[in-house]
Amino acid sequence: MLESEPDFLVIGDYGSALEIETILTQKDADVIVMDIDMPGINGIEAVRRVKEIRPLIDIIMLTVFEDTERLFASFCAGASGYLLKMHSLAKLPESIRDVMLGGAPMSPAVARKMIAHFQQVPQEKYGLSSREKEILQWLVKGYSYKMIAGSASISQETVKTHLKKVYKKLHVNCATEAVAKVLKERLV
Amino acid sequence: MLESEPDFLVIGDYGSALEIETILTQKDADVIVMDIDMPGINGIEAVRRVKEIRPLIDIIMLTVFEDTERLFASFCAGASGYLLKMHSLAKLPESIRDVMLGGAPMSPAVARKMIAHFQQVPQEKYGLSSREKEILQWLVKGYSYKMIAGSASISQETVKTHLKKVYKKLHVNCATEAVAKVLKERLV
DNA sequence: GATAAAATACCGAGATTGGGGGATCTGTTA
DNA sequence: TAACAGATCCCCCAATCTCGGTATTTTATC
Repeated sequence: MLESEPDFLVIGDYGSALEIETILTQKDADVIVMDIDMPGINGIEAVRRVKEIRPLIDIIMLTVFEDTERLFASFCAGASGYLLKMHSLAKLPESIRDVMLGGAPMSPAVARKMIAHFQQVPQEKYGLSSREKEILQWLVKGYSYKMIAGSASISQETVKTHLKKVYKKLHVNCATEAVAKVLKERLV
Repeated sequence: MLESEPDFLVIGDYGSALEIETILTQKDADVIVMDIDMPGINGIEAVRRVKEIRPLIDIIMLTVFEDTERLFASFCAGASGYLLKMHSLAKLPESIRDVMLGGAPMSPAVARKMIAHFQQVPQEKYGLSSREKEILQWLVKGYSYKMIAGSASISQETVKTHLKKVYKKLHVNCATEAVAKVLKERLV
């Protein structure tokens, strides 16, 4: 399909990424279209290796997988696009042109998952009171109990009481663990 | 431009979002195209209000701003697309159809910024040694000095020494602050 | 082989934190 | 009115952390 496009030059086509390092020493490309499910090493690891050697090559994933794990792993590894075989195969030529112009072609469902990642609302599952969340925010900023007491205009003892309850509710037993949980789970 | 599309029905066109709540009680839409720079309240706040009342309406930002702050703020507020006026105005009709099919239309540069957010490599700017980063990872997991000492098979005193240096390098003065910094800046 | 950097370990003092109680006050709600 | 949750404060005390030193051993590098 790509060979029929007048502005493309297809310089290779491989069933696995095992030889990727060797191939890159012999040939050069502007864009690589990468599958994920391949024998030997998977496409995500292959992306990592390509970007290690040739950071300027743009890589578009073309796969059947649409789970968030592989999606995010691909982008973390250095992919610049992510297309689902079933829906976006027909748009591959257009997507290749897009990526060369500095874009990041994505299937509609993929793009939605990307933005959904930002729309995660602060969870309520631990039943923290509003005051407790307030105290917790100061803790996340690195405030000591004393500084929190000052900021909240309450005694240091009250800060302790609040945080004791917070730790119980979050099932943690120290400040660092609480801060880590808050930041990882976007609690505040 | 949109009115000339046979499959669209333009039901309104406003210079500000001040009356957005009132408008939503009188009219219903599938898609809203939203500017950011408006008198009264800005488009990002307007997105929040629309999604509050009508979560199912898809909102596409159409703006001249391409800074990451407003970009991410828009998606966090609930936008489903982000187009830059200069480059993607011509694609607006196509983007509206895209968003109604469950997509998330983005200008090329915008999409790249989205994925760049995932590709941030662990920073090296603080000059932490590899051992120090290792200790720090355990701290982020909520380990106490004693537990870290056990995991790393070194004495608790050495853990203290390492973390003293880490705090100096990160310009923080307690564990919670260090953990917060690590997680926010993706240091490990 | 010299040098520097990193990793290891120790001492000590003072501050902070974490967990166990209990108590008062203020709303809200049944 | 009684019951209850939330916010406030207090005491005690053990454990932990933070910071100031110093010192030895490994490892890397020139």
